[in-house]
Amino acid sequence: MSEDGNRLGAELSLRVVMFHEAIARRLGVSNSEHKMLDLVARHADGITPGELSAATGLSNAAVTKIIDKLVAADYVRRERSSRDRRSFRIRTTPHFQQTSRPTAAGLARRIEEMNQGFDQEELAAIGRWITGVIEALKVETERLESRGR
Amino acid sequence: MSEDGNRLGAELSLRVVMFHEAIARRLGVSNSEHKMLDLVARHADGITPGELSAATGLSNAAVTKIIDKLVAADYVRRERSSRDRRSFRIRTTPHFQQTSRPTAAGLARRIEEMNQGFDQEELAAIGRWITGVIEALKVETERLESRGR
DNA sequence: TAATTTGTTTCACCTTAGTGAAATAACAGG
DNA sequence: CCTGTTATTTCACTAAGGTGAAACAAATTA
Repeated sequence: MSEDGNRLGAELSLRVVMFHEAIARRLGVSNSEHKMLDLVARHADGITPGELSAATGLSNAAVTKIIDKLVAADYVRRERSSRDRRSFRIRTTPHFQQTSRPTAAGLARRIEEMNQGFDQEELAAIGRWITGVIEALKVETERLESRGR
Repeated sequence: MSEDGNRLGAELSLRVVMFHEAIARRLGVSNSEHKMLDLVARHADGITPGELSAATGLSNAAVTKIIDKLVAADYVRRERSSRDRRSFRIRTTPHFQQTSRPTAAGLARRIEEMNQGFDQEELAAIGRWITGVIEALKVETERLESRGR
């Protein structure tokens, strides 16, 4: 799956991006708001605005505004950090969890079903593969962002 | 890989989106321009502005402007369609192919390498799985866009 | 060949996303 | 406690991304 794999990967990438956007529209947030939301959601222990701007490359001001909108939508809340009272920990609200789950549920169910067609070894391989791809994406994104080619 | 698979999927999705954005920045185009570029790139035989607005949900005016920018960057060109001379076929330029390949090459190579760790059956399963996921994404995106839940 | 429709672009405009700089408030070190 | 620093927000502003309506030009139909 070499050259062919490349095409598959590109297609997957585009489809993921478009799905991501569709979810955003459904949640009533913009793409950057959704990305931010995703980032927050993946930190169960909360994440600070500063970390968010570092992670996204956006200015602090931009992050503040996005958080404001997410707070207004009741997807996220600010909790003053106990150790540093200048700072906040941003975390998702129950409302977000309840709202976001069903929107992605259709896809989850569909993939679930599809997975029935694979045996245990295959599923294990697929799991390993995805983990590897995530790592690769992380490293390569980093590389593209920072130093030249 | 059920609940766990969900988390993996979310992580994969976010990483893909962020990688996509990193590539866009590298190519010097905006996210929507990049999405459009991707869409064009996947149609070797070219695609019309009308089809592009249908595919993205953007207005014709928006598509025209994005194409203008992509043309200015020499990533894409308009070829008058032979059968309908009002219309164009948009296709990527050699310059795009030369520019875009190396930016994604790092990831491709890395995944290539990773694939060495899988045998033929596993790779085949992974390929089938990806194809299935793409289909699922397509259907679910469609569903989210159009009719309610 | 006139009338209508279709594909795309141009125009004038609005909204949203993002910025840098100043303001606020809490921290860390002497 | 001052002093300087750090985390975040507020403010005033610019630029991007988008829209609908009008304008064109080629295609289709009658």
